[in-house]
Amino acid sequence: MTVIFSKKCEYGLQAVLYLSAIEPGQIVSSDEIAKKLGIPKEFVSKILQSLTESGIVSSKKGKAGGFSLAKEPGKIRLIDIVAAIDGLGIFNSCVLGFPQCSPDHPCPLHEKWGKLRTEAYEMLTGETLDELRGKTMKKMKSL
Amino acid sequence: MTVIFSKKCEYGLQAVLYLSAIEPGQIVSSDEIAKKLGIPKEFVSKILQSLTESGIVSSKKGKAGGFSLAKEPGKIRLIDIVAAIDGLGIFNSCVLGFPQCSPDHPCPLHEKWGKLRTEAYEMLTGETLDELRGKTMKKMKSL
DNA sequence: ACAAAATCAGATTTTTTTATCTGATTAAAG
DNA sequence: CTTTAATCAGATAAAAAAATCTGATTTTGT
Repeated sequence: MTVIFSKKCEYGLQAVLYLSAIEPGQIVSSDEIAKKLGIPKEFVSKILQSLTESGIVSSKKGKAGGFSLAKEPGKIRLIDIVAAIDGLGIFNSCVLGFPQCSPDHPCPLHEKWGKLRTEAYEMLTGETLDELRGKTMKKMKSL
Repeated sequence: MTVIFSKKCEYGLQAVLYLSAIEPGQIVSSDEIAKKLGIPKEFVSKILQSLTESGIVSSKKGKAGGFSLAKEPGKIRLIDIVAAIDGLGIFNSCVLGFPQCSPDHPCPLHEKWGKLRTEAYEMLTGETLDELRGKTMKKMKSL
């Protein structure tokens, strides 16, 4: 079995989506996020720590502390989160795993896959948390 | 980091592509394949064994034995190889990892991602080894 | 018949990913 | 000032994926 994003990245995306759904100025604990999303608390915590370093979320220590977005949802693109956690390797490496694959030395799937990859990249670049927020809130409720 | 296909699957695709490039009726050893593709011999061997069970390649034991395609290249689709090794989970599961994601309970990316996923699936379903063979030979030479 | 070269089968090792644990630090609240 | 509840940091454990090893079996060729 394979997957597009690592668990870390999936959880990161879920958590940030969750953060985008709360009221601006509010703060939520990793414990709440973990419970609502049904994922390991310490793991969420770790991931959000790394996203803090990346400047995507901000954290407040101590009692009543927690996490929130570091900037306006309209300025955070999905690709930023993916880049911070999984990196952009998936958009640069050969889908068949040929290390030599390149534009002037293409693997048999290079053209066709490249097209899809570009579409995926553009989608993740185009989508900001702001655009997903409405959908997110509606759905989070039922988690 | 993440990846579309597992290493197993990448190697499997590479190996089968290699098999599609040899003369019909010919046989190549896992050793040759491993050397040409620069991947672990025993691993290739294992993968080709499983593809033998799946009916995609056929094997001949003993001295001068080796592997070859089990059917005409025009009848083997890339999706068959992926399905045999990695399974089709990647085409059925939520890209954000929400376990509840479904058509009537979609995650925020459901629509847009679904479109891409369908395109990818159709590409892998449409491409047969026969169609890739020309490109493959040209490229294999330089490995 | 025998030796060589290959697949086959299954166990084992190594590496990476995922998850958990422990303790330190920080800050709010009584 | 003390307690409490949170992040933070780093070590550790568990699970999964990738790679390797060992030996058995099969078949060709001498």
